[in-house]
Amino acid sequence: MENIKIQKYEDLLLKNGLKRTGARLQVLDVLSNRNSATSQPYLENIIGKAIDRVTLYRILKTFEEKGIIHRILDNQGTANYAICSNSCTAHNHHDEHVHFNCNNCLKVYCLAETKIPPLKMPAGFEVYSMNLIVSGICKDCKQHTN
Amino acid sequence: MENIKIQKYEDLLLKNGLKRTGARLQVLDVLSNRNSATSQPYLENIIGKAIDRVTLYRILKTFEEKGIIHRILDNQGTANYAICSNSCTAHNHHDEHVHFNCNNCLKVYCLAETKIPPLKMPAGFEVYSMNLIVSGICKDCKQHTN
DNA sequence: TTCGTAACACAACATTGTTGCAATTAATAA
DNA sequence: TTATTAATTGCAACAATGTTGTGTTACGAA
Repeated sequence: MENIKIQKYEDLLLKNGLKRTGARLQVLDVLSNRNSATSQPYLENIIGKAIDRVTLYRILKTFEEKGIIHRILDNQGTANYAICSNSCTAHNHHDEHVHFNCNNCLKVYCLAETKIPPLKMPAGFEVYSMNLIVSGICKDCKQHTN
Repeated sequence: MENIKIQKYEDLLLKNGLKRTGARLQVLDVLSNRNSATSQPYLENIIGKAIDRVTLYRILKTFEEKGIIHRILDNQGTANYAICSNSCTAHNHHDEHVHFNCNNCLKVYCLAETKIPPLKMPAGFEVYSMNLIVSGICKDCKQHTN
């Protein structure tokens, strides 16, 4: 891990009142260096040898509560995690962008620029948040299968 | 179960090349008589005494593959099942309506009339299907808490 | 009635989530 | 720097759900 990155992670932890620990830095580093959301199995596979499974579970839970990351359930119900944009806070997640779940590689992409269009709901339902997952074939897989 | 309903269920099974069995009729009956999608735990709780858990699992799996029901994962990742509209078939699910997950009673509603609005996707992503889950407070819960 | 296949029950195991508790570690005050 | 305290971690244990294999049962066709 480069020092400049570590500094960034430390700031993030500090800002949220969390102690700087090796485990947390590792998780942040893995999540930061990927171009798609990271699945729980993948995380456990990579980090699980160094960090206990329960610790990983609690780190992810804490991060999500603090608004550091957000969780996306893919079409199989597998948890995927991605770093939140800067504007996210514990009480005001700005993660209502669209997610894309590739049927081939199973990756989950955050389409940060693609917002969920406004929706006309039936009367009586009070909307708090929305969660749109688009399924199909991602950029990478389309190219590789051509 | 009323005879007229049983007849309907039998037709549905027959149409999909499935044998008429007590277990399947029971599942169809439970799913048909509810105004929201039915969660796996609920199903298991109600039917699980009469039908083995694995049998229930396989029935649901078969039904989903045949397009008789569709599965909705709620915000906790719990599987919920609902009867498909008539226009569904195994290879052409017409279930791209919106689902509503109540934060209070945790029920999942199929908002059959609320369609997902068209979306502008980034280049390179090929869309097969979309899945929109809206969270909030449902009709019933709003009334009961007032 | 017999035969073949589909459906079922039961056993067993995998994965993920979850809690409690004791041991350890990081932040900070002295 | 050291001591203190609260947060963090590891381990054990368990729950829920998904999943597969296998032997048995039941149903429909010949």
